Amino acid sequence: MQSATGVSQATLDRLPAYLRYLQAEKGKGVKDISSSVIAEAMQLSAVAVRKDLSLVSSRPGKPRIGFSLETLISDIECFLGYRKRTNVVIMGAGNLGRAILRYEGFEQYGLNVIAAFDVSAEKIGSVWGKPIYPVNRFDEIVRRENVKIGILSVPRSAAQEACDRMIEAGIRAIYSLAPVHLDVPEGVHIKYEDLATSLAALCSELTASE
Amino acid sequence: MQSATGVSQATLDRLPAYLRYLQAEKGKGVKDISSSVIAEAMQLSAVAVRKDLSLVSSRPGKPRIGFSLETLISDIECFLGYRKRTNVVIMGAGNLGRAILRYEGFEQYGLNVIAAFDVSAEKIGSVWGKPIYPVNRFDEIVRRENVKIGILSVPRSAAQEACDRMIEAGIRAIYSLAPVHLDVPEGVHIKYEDLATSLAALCSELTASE
DNA sequence: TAGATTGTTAATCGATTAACAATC
DNA sequence: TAGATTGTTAATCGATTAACAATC
Repeated sequence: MQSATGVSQATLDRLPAYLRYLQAEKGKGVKDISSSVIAEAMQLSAVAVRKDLSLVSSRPGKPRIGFSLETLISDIECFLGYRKRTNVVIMGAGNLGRAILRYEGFEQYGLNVIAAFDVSAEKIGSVWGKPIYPVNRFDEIVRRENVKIGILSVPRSAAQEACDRMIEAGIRAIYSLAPVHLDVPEGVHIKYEDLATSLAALCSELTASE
Repeated sequence: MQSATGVSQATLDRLPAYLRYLQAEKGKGVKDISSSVIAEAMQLSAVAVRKDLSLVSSRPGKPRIGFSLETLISDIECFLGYRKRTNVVIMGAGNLGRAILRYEGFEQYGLNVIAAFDVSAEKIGSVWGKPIYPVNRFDEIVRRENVKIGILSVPRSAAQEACDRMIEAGIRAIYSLAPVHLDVPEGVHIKYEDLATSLAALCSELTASE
């Protein structure tokens, strides 16, 4: 699925990496940066960097100077939608779910985690000011707040059922941390985030390089 | 970086997704499966599926029958290195670090999390039988166990220092859950896993599709 | 001016798709 | 046999890279 803007998926995948790097440079007090410096640091070609940036930058880079770091950061953030607030909920308040509920870095990306839900009565309460509700209130709250995006972090055995329940309540995109395939109706977006798989991929990359 | 096997990165990225899907089908009692069924379920083309599978499958698919699910699962697992045991350590035993330490799904991918490390004295101890050591024992234990891969889950402000320390101790690949750019020497593999960024990407995908 | 850097146009490269013969 | 499915070869498509004119 490609965004209507004509920006390729490959570029879309690189934009957060630019942002991460540019923010680090900003922290060092850098004001302007050239495509070749970015390319060197990120192991890309300078032309690729310019092409990517030209797609999202509100102002062209200046010959002999490069790009304004501040403008670039702002442009990428806008482009990626980080300036727009979006409410999300968490299904499952186990270890991982609660760790996410506690995590404060979401705001920087425009994400507002409003609550978590769990079947277990002993999990009900709150974590750092964020409420954990019983799962039977999921539908009510999600509909009331008009939430369209949910994080799924329940045990693998409960994943499909929880997923169905989320979709039932109007969730249109699921970010699943459960390492199992989920059947979802057409039109519902699903993204699997499997830490173990990603880590294993890094392992075999390391093995292959030696 | 492409593996020496001549399998493209695109294919490498799809293999874990095949595995996830095939395991779900296996759970339903399916014995054989055709490329077109896989393609349909995973929103790919049947030819692409056959091309991917032909690269890793030890036995060709049979006309009119398809592929043996069991053989396929086994072949993909072998190819991705899940049958090979690899030791990993965790730097940082905060909420996320401890959640990972507790997580039991790593073994399925050949990953053996041997310990976590933390600067905070109150974190020292163990979680579900896995030890949490003070960070000053990092070097000693990592060298003794010859660990080459580490998970970084410390606060953003401590990330670069912790990263340096890991590399110092002989770690060659870092899976970073800290959402900051890290400077690493050439030859050290780094993979950023930023849950907030991935979730934000899903949000904008959803927005773009509506 | 000379030189560093930009953005663009054309060439290359690699991945996906289409077409089709082979097989059970 | 007929039909479903495979694997392969050729064509298409898209992304990356190379070459270069424009600019401060």
